[in-house]
Amino acid sequence: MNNPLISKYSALTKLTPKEKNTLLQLQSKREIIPAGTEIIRAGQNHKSMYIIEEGWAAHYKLLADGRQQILNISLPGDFICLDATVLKTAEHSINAITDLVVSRLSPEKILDIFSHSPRLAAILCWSSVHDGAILAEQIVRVGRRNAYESIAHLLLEFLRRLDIIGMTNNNTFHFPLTQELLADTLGLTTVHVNRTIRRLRKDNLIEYSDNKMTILNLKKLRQVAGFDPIYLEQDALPFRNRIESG
Amino acid sequence: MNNPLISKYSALTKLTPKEKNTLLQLQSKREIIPAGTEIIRAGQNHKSMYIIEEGWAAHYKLLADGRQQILNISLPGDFICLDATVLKTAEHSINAITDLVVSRLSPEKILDIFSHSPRLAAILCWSSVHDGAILAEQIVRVGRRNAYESIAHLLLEFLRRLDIIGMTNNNTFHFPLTQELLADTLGLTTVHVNRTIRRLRKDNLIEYSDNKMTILNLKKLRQVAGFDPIYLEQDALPFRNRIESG
DNA sequence: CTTCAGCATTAACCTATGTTAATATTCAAA
DNA sequence: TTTGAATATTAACATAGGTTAATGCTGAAG
Repeated sequence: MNNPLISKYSALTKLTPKEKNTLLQLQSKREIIPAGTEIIRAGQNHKSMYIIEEGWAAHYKLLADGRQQILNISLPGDFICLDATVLKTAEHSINAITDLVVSRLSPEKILDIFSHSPRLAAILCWSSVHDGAILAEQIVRVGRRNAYESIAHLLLEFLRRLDIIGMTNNNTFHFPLTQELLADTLGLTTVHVNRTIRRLRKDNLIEYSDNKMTILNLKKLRQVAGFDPIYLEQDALPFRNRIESG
Repeated sequence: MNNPLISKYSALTKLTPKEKNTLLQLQSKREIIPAGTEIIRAGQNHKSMYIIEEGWAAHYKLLADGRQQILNISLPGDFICLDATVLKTAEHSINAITDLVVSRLSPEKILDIFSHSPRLAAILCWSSVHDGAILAEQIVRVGRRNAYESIAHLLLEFLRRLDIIGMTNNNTFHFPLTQELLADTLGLTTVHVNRTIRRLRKDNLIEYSDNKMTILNLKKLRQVAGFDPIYLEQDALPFRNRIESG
């Protein structure tokens, strides 16, 4: 199966053909969003929810003086704006880092899932909780890791997330973030990101050019990052039977 | 109404007497958890979910070398471990900062709500999304604000959250965090927290001693923090009618 | 083939925050 | 009353990371 959404959730639980079908139907009509598009701006009313089919998108907040902090980066197979289900307005902005292919979801479809497929509903809830786990790890990265550790950690997070959707190859992956976006993700400056990447290169931990990132020494990189992938691992849904029968 | 949970959700939507009753029943049996207790440790299987009735609790992660990062602090009226609904194990640890009074919730009760009261279910989902919004703002605080701004911002967050549950009085509130916990929340050292609090005091922005915190100049403090409370404001649930009738 | 914009790289210098360590203060336990 | 643990305060010094600014590289637009 070559669909990132289905790859992601198949790792979480065995999907029935009917469930797979429902998920595929959510993705039947696709749209292109060009790189640089602001998908939603903080404070605006939510319009749509999306599944990202291709490309990377940044969730971020702006401060009054122009400082920018990226909260999380969405990859193929991720839902975005799922919180439109319970919030009228967006809490933060989202920007297309690359050209995107997305499926737009109407609120009705999501509500349908909630009323007709308790297991898929649980999966949507899991998605939202999982996003929270990624935010939590981002707080640790920014709050308690130094630049070297924190870049290493973020790269390992991307490696794992891309792995789950089949988008890595021998620890190599397409990496469209500029050093400026990396800086805005990790609360650093571009100059310092550059210095630190140079050091990771010199230490033979990564290879990076032309938007191609290779982890050269996974074990060592994990060590320096203090990376424990557990927060990304698919943790079987509890109460599954109960929800199924309910 | 003197119940923090009900205060919180009444600000979000008008609760029917029946809904209030259901929420009150969740809180009928109370337990005490002494300060310092580790309620759940990251990686352990979830045991229970709770509503905090009294006291403060810290969600945190530990690094291998002992560095500690607090992710969020739960106050009265907050659910904790709600993610046990979809995750088998805990993603982070939770510790009782003060003595706590909690109501323990069985998973069954939560599932009951999901099957019998769509509006309360939506409120639970809102809770989880709201927690995410607080985490997001924490990322900005730690990533892109300096110590002075960031302490100011955190204090304003507490002020607002405590306000909603009726636990402030003329911009004064009980503040049980030590400077060490503040440091672990904001990714700083105790020494620097102390320096910075001293400066906030000298600038006549706050008064702080004996676990009593007073915001002396709300307007100025908001300015220096760049505090926009919108992420804490109760944003009416959309699709309410549809969910009600569904 | 130019030109220009966006990005990466580098250097020199600066500062917010960390480190270490000593000294209060408070308050509960003995 | 003394003692000791936890917390707050302070000072002297060190450094990770910020700032400013210049240079080079690359690839798309003309």
